[in-house]
Amino acid sequence: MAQGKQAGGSTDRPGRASDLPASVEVAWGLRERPGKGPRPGLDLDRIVGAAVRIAEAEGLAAVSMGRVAKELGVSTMSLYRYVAAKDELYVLMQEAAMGLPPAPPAPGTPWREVLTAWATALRDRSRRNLWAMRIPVDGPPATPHSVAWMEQGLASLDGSGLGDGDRISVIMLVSGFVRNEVGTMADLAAAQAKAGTTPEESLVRYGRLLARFTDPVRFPAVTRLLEAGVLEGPDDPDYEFAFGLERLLDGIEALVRKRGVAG
Amino acid sequence: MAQGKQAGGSTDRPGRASDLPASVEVAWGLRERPGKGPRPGLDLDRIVGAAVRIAEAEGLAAVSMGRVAKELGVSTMSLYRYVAAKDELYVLMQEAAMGLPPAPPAPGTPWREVLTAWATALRDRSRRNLWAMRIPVDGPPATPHSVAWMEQGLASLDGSGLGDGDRISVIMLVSGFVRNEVGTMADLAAAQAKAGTTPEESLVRYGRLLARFTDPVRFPAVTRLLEAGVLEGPDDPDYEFAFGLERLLDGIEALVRKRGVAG
DNA sequence: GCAGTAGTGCGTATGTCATACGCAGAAGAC
DNA sequence: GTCTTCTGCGTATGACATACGCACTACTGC
Repeated sequence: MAQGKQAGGSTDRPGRASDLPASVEVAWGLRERPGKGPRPGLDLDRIVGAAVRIAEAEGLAAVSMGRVAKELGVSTMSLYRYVAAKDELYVLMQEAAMGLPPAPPAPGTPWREVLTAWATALRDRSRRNLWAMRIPVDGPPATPHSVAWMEQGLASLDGSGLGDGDRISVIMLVSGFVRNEVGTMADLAAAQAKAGTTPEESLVRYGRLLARFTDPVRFPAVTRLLEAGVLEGPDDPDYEFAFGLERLLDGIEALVRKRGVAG
Repeated sequence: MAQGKQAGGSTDRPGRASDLPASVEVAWGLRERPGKGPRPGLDLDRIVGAAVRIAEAEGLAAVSMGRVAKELGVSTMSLYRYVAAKDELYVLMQEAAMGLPPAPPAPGTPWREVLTAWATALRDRSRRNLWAMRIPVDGPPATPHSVAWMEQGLASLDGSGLGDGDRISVIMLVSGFVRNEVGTMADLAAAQAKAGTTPEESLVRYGRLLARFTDPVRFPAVTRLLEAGVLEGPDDPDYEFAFGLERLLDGIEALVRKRGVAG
C-alpha cells in the first residue's frame, strides 16, 4: 500500500505525512515517530552533525555515506533508515549550515542599510560554510532556515516602496550575487589547494600565463590590463564583494526611484 | 627525466612544453607531436566532440570515460593517452561549448549597449550548453575562448571612461551574474526533470508548500507574497535575466558617472 | 501474557566510476 | 637493423551509492 513511485525496500520509511520531498518534511520537523519497533540508536541530528563535521574538516567531497557511518560507529546502511538518499542528507546539511539569519537592524533603518546587512550576513554565513556552496541546488528555498532568510530579505525592502514582484526579484538578484561570489571564492580556493599554491602565487602565475598567450593584436584590452599591473594587486575577496554589492544597490536604488516616481 | 609531481605512469605524456596545467596547454594548441611511436588512432577533437555530444544528449553526469570511449569504439584507457584526467576533458569540453564570442556592435556604440550585447551573448551561449554550467570552475579564465570572451567584455567598456581595475571588476560582476542566472535555471530544470513535473506545476507546488508552513506571524513578508499571488505568474526566466541586468547596468552607470566626475 | 507487526541495525551484493600499471606491438631515429 | 618512444588496451583497485533481505526488538491489541 505504499504510495510513491517505489514500493518496498528502505525507501518506504515510516511517518511520511504528505507527498512532500522527504528532506523538506524532515526539515520542518514533521514525521512523528510511531512507537513501534526497537528504539532507534541514532537520530538525524547526530547524522547531520557528523556529516557537517566531516565537510568542515575535509570538504564536501569527503562526505560519503560510509564515512559518515564510520564517524558514528555504525554501519553504512543503517543511515538509510534515517535518510532516503544522500541528496536528503545534503539538504539537511545545508539547512544546518545556514542557520537562522541574525536579527535585522532596528525598524526605521533605511532599506539600503538593511539590505546591506542582510547580504553581508548571508555572505558571512556562506563563507563560514564554504563546503555548503558545493551542494547542488534542487529548487527554490523550501526549508525553514532558507525561508527565514528569504523572509528577512523581503522584509528588508519594507521601506523601499517596491511592490512584491520587484521585491522577490531583488532578493533573488542579491542572493544570487552573494552565492556566486562566495561560490567562486570557494572554487578558486579549492583549485589552489589542489595545486598547492598560495593565492598570491596563483595570481602571479595567472598573469604570466596570460602574458604568454595574449598577443596585443588579438587581445588589446587584456594586454593593457596586464601592462597596467592590475593583476598584481592583492585581489582582496572582500573588495570584489563590496564592489559588486555597491553596484547592485545603486541599481536597486535607481529602481526604487523610478517606481516611486511612476506609482 | 619527468618533471612535475608525479613521475611514471600514464601521467607522463609526450610533448609537454611547460609547467602549465596540461589542459590549458592543449587548449592553446601547444604540444607538438614527436613523430616517434605508432600513429595515434584518435585525436583530442574527436574525444571532446564525443563527450560534448553525450553531454548535450544526456547531461554532464552521463559523461564518463567509459561512455566516451564506447562512443568512439575504443577502450576506456586509451583515452588517457590524450587526456591526463577527466578534469582536463572537462576544461576542453567547456572551451568547445563556449566558442568564440560573436562580433561586437560597431565601434562608437554606447558602452551600455555593447555591454548588454556581450552579456546577452554570454547568456545565450551558456544556455545552449546548460550542461557546461555543471563543470566545476578551476580558476580564472585561461583558455583561448574564455580569454576572448574576457577580452570582449573588457573592450565593451572602452567608451565608459572606467579604469582598468574597475573594468575587470565590472566584467567579473556581470559574467558572474550571467553564470549564476543560467546555472540556477539549469539546476531548477534538472530538479524538475527528476521530479517529472512541468515548470508551472512546480511553481504551484512550491506555493502550496510555502502556504502550508509559513505562518503569518513568523513570516509576514512571505505570507504577503503568497497572498499577492506573485508565485502564480509565469516565472519567465527571461524576465529575471532582464531585470537583473537592468539593475546591474544602472549600478554600473552610476559608477561611470561618479568616476567621470571624480577623475 | 502473548501473538502480530512494524521498525531496527546491518551484512552482502551490484553496478558504476576514475584511474594505476604493465604488456605487446608499431614506427620513426640512429 | 636495432633502439627508443610511443600506441592501444586488458586487468586490477578501491571508491561509492544503494537494493535487498535477514535476524532481532519492542510496542499494540487481545
